[in-house]
Amino acid sequence: MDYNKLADLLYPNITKTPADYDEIYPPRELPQGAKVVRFAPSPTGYMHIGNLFSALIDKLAADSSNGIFYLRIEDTDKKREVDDAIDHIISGLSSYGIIPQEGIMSQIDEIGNYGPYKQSLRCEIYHTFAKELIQKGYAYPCFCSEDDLAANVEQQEKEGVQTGYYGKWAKCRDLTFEEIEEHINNGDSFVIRLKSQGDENKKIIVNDEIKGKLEMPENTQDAVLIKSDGIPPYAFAHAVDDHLMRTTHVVRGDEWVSSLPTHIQIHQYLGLKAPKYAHISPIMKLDDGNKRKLSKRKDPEAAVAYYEEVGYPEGGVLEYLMGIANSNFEDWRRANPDADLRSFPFSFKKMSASGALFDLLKLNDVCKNVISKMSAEEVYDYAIGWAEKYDKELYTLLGSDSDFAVEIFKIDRYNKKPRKDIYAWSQVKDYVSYFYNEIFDKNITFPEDFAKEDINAILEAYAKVYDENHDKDQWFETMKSICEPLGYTPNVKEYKADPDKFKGHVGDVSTVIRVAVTNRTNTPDLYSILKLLGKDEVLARLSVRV
RNA sequence: GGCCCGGUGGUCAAGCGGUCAAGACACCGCCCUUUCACGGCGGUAACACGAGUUCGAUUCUCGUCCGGGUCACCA
Repeated sequence: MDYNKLADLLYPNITKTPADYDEIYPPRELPQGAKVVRFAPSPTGYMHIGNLFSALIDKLAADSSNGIFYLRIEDTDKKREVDDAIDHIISGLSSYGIIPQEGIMSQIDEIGNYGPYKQSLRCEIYHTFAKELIQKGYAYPCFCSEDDLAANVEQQEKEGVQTGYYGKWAKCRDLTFEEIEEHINNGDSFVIRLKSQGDENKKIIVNDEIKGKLEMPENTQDAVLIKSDGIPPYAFAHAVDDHLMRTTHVVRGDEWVSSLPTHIQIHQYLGLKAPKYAHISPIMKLDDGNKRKLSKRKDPEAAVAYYEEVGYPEGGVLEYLMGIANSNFEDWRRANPDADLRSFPFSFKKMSASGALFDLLKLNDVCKNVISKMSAEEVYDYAIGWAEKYDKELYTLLGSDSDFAVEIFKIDRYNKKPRKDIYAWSQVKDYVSYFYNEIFDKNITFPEDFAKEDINAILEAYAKVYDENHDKDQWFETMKSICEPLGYTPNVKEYKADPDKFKGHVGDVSTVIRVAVTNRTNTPDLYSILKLLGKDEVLARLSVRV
């Protein structure tokens, strides 16, 4: 068979060669060791936490090597494509500060010399490379219908052999030129398949940046290179694009390792050197005692959007993800509390080869720390920004008097060790609730270990001595002064020495007051709360009786 | 099922031939403290199992078991 003639029959309009594209997209001039990485999502309108994770890794790899991080859109499956997906991806990334230097910048813009960065715009390029493969006898057209394929599989299952399109099952492999020409003249649709010369008994070896040495059988399947709509599936687009865009490191989920033999083979037939691969483990979740990948369908926390809805600070999510990426990150962070993430010495080698369980509790802890370091103004800005979108009532409340709201956030925030009460903006409403009568629950419940008479007596006594002009020490003394007449002691040590002698100590007295004023036993500094609330409100709340 | 990958406390994980097997989150206790937190100190808790190799295996090899991934004209 004359492969050149076949190639021209299939792609009469392709006149360029791969070599021409090599000239158009020359190797990059980058410093030694610079990594060129890409985040290459498909525009399905859904951003998985794993996507964010992988984009983070990309950025880290590029930044830590003075390399390039670019965004490519893999819109090769028009069935799954969603309209605003690209904007979603870009805004999602940028809210986490993961901003590509090159590639797709918006629905309509892109920057960089290696574009277009949208795969649907690169069909001519793919056809050029496919044509070369045909000329070399490494690819051929296949006219099999879906039914033909299904019949193949059915028969293979019956015989108990490997399913797929390969070897003797690859009917179109041995079509004559005349047969092919007839199909073409009939206008039959076709795909281009790889003519695999692989031997399943031979092994390929890939040194993965994360997983280490990977050994697997050669590919024997005649994978589809160009679909009947003229667009390539992932494997072929990956080989062509990552070569032409001069990607040095392909970072992707480890669900891809099983297709490594095919990818390697395509590079080989194309005469291309494959990039380095870094296959990252998926983020898992514990379900019924079993680990499994976070699922888009079952797990709300799989979606990046979830974290925005709950109001996790982006910085916290990033810090948490960093800890999963490189476990020495936490130590580094302790040593460099204020350093930019980009200065972290990221390493593929330190990434875990197995999947980590997503630990919401740990995320909460990390986010508490992040928020505790923010200024009151920052907390206010973030909280109201979140509220505007997700909680109108809170938005109105916070907005009604911003100075007042900021004062709330100031309480215990500038201590030598700030409090760590909230991990997400959705908790703010509850946190500030007793400062706003509109949402304050006046149905006060006191702890059960207080006798009703004591509660009433404490409140009555305190209302009499309370003076809003007191400074903190005076406020203190006043609180202590009502203890003894009521059978409590102002001295905690004294109480502990002989608990039976007293009903309780000053801490118990203040608990009753705290509960009357805030309806909770756990709050920041009571003195500051009383101050902020103001005399009238404090006295009103002290007037509750049980 | 075939092919890959993995298996250290509840979770994330250091360690990679000799360690009383780090640290973080969670949990418990104590201290500090007007309360609540924060913080400090301490504690409970782990090398899946079985064979090898070795003077010595968590570390190396093999097997078993368990877990995960993948077998599309989807990525």
